[in-house]
Amino acid sequence: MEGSFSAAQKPPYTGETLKRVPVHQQVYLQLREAVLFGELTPGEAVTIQGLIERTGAGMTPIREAIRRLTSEGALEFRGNRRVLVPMLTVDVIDELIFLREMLEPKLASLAAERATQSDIDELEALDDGLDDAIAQGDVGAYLRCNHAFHAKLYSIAKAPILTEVAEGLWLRFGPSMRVVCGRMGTQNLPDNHKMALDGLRAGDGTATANAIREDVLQGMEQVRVAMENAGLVGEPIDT
Amino acid sequence: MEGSFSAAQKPPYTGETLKRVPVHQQVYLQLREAVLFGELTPGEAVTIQGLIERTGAGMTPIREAIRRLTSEGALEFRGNRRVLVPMLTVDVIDELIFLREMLEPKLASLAAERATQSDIDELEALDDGLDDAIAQGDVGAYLRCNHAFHAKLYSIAKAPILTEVAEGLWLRFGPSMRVVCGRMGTQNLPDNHKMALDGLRAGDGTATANAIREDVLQGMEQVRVAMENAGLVGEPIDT
DNA sequence: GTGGGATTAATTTGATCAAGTTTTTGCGAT
DNA sequence: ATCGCAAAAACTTGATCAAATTAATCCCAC
Repeated sequence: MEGSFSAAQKPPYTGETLKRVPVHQQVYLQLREAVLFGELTPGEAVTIQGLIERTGAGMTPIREAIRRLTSEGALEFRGNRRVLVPMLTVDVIDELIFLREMLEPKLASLAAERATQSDIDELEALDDGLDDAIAQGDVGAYLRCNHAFHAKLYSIAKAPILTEVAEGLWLRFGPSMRVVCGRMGTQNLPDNHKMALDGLRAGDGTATANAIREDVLQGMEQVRVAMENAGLVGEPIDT
Repeated sequence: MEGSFSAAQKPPYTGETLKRVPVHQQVYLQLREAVLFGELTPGEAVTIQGLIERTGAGMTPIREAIRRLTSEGALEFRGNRRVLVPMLTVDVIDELIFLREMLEPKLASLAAERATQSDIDELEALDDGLDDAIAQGDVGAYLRCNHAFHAKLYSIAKAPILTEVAEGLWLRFGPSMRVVCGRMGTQNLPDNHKMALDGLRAGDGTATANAIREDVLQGMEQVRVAMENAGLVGEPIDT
């Protein structure tokens, strides 16, 4: 039990001047990972007490992490002191599609203008990992590699605000993504990254942007139809 | 003498079932207002202790409010446990322009499809307030009315994710906006809302979107040139 | 006598605060 | 200028209080 989280531990002391990571940030990062890769199911309630038991951390850092994730859309504050993992609505999916279709091509285009050879090598390695994950049917690995590929693109683009918004969108469809992939397997999942890599090598911003747009639209559309079939959409908020 | 904030006070008891607003949310709203309308200057440090003294609230609620605003981009977490009001970079301004040019016309278009007569009446009232503020040279009132007008458009559009992102952008250029307006006065400030109102009355989404796009671009461009002249841009983050 | 609904008790959860600990920073002396 | 000491600020924890949900009991009706 409680295998999902590792207890907050402080390194005893290493000779080097080591960055001490505050507990509230450790908890934030753990929770963020859990949401992003579907370790928490949509609709699941997140309680402060539960996190205290799971992480062993105190109350205040937990609160800070929850507030942060709530602001980013990773968690939803449902009226009566109840925080839960959000369930997607069809309307929300449409908004996410609109935003990703705007943001991802722009970031990809910027990345194409700035990418170095080592950047491209790293992206290729990540895409190889994606191929392996698909071949082996490892949904978790697919989700992580896919996110890592796009996140690397963001970091190359050097556009902090666009990146922050784009990362926030991942948090919103992450939990549902896991459910969708779990039902469909990894065979039919999109991987248009090859074409994007071609664009990056050529330094062609437009080509890269188009490839990424295709990748995003294909993936999001699959989420949309899968959710409509499975009836996983949530009811509108009550209060 | 702590004139900026009112102390957190709990209503003693009213016979009615009154919504009890948590302290952490009160602090959040106060701080948000302060950032949004330039009561805090860019580069100014925000300390937990300072807020405890200013608001009279405890430490935990203050921490939660700060984390929340940091996630939304209203505050910036600069390495060494130091939180400050962000200073705009030219690159950041370009990102904000890109995002607002995408979001605001979309939201305006959605609003045009859904607006009722009473919605339009309310918007006209807000725009009248804007005219008064410009005529009287009241910068604070201008900022509040301008934000209120756009926020009302968002609420009509009924697109929660787009709205959340758009509101987050306001928090990022709010503090600098105050500085810019303070230097230029209110005479040269844009007000393309009249044309947007025409589009709303006609139910013409495209016309409304174009008017709002013009309004946004004009306003943001003014911020950009004003900042370049005044040299108010911040140095890139260190850690 | 039994079943159902409503009221009340009890447990659980959230909110706030105050104290203790650690880290950073600023000042002064060498 | 550097090292060290002192003061201040942040981080973390635990305790306390209030609110809400759940469980249990009691009364009334059938």
